[in-house]
Amino acid sequence: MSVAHQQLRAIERPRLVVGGEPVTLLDHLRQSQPGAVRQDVARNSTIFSEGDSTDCVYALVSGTVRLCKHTAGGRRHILDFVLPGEVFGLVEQPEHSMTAETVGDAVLISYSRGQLDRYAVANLVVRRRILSAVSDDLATAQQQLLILGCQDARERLASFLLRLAERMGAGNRLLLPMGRQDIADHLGLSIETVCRTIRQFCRSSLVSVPSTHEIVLADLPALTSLAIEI
Amino acid sequence: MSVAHQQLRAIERPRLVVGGEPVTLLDHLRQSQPGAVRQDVARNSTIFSEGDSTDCVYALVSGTVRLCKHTAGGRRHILDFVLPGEVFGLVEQPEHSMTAETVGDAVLISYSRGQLDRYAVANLVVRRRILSAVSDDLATAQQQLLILGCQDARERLASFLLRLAERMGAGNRLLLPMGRQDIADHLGLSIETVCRTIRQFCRSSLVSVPSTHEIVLADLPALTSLAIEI
DNA sequence: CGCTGGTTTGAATTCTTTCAAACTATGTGG
DNA sequence: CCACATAGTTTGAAAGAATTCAAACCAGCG
Repeated sequence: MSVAHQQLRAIERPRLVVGGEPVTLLDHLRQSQPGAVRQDVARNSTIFSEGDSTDCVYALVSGTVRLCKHTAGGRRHILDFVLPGEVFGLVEQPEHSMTAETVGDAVLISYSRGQLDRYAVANLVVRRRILSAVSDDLATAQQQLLILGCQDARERLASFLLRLAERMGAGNRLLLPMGRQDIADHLGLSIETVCRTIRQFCRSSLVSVPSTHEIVLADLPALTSLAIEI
Repeated sequence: MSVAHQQLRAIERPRLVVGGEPVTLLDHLRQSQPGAVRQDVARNSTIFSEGDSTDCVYALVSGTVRLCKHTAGGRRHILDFVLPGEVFGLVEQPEHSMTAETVGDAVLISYSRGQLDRYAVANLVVRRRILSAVSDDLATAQQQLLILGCQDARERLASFLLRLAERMGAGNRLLLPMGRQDIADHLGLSIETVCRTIRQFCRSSLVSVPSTHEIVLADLPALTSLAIEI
């Protein structure tokens, strides 16, 4: 097992013994494709683009990836961020409908989609995992639709910070890998509005901001009520 | 084959001979569950709610269905509308994360999810169709995220009208089954903004509005450039 | 130390919402 | 078939939220 694989396992299931039965989709990818390629990718690199064929599935070992859609007029929307331990690029269509880019330097493993499919034909559990993964992405997208459709700037930012904190499992202290513009493009706001809203949170003691890429969620109840009291 | 089934088939694949090989997910549902229940549902009725168990899958025969998510504070977002011939309620989670309501009077057929799953175990094509269906929903949601994240009111309305026209396949003359408030809740706008934007389109001769629930897309190129020139 | 890219702040503008009222369609009972 | 009640739509005016434009600021780096 490669170093990257060990890292992945450590991130994803810290309490499980290495070598047990495959449980997650990632487990199955590892087991069925032990020779998968580990890649070091520099910051702001494109992993795949809209229109690329979907012949690879990726697992993120370290760093952060943003999944973007671009418009004819050059506007950008960030559908979601990928965190370490997560799988991305798993799509049923023959072509990607989004672009994946690294936010900072990143390490990832690319698996063959064809091999995954062949493996899945005879494996009910894997098929279920694939369906679950797509289904989870759908649920996430629909939740995000609710946010963009109903929430104002403060509510969106609170929702974003809380979800990120939960996914990173880092308690109240939050390391923001992405810049303000990325947050803006994810929440459908301008970069200035993101800055001003963070500042407003700061002044209301909802958060403190030790440095640009670090946020402490000081008043979780208040943030939560902002996020859910839609 | 029931009358409802015949109607469905007519809507969905108007040019195919009845009785051919099952192709779509709906074909398979019909074939595997010929005794499925046809239901007449009055306007503004709830078909299923957030939290209901996902033991049924539905096919819409006639009418329109809206798929909504509600927030703690009572706000509502319409994720999408379901048109005749389409399947809805197909979710992997054990509980629905949205509410399905009829817009006007509707006719639908409900199929057993459990039977579908049992049928799918031995049928590769059906499994593919299920995965495709979820995957299509994901693509739709992500496209909608782009719209809500990047577009202003005029662009959103143009996108909405064009997509609806395409799905209904009715050329330029468009019958709007839903009210203005529904459109607003789908596009993340207020009802007043929807009205004013339609009026603006009218004055610019992009559309004409013979009656409240009828819109003629008079200038398709202009509408298209609004929708894509994001 | 000075660049460069990214962030923050301010002021003016624009877009959308909110609030209020008028208007229109639809359906019901007389 | 008409009158009325009701739900839904449209319009206007004022308020509010977010964006745009501009400039200042800051941090990391050669």
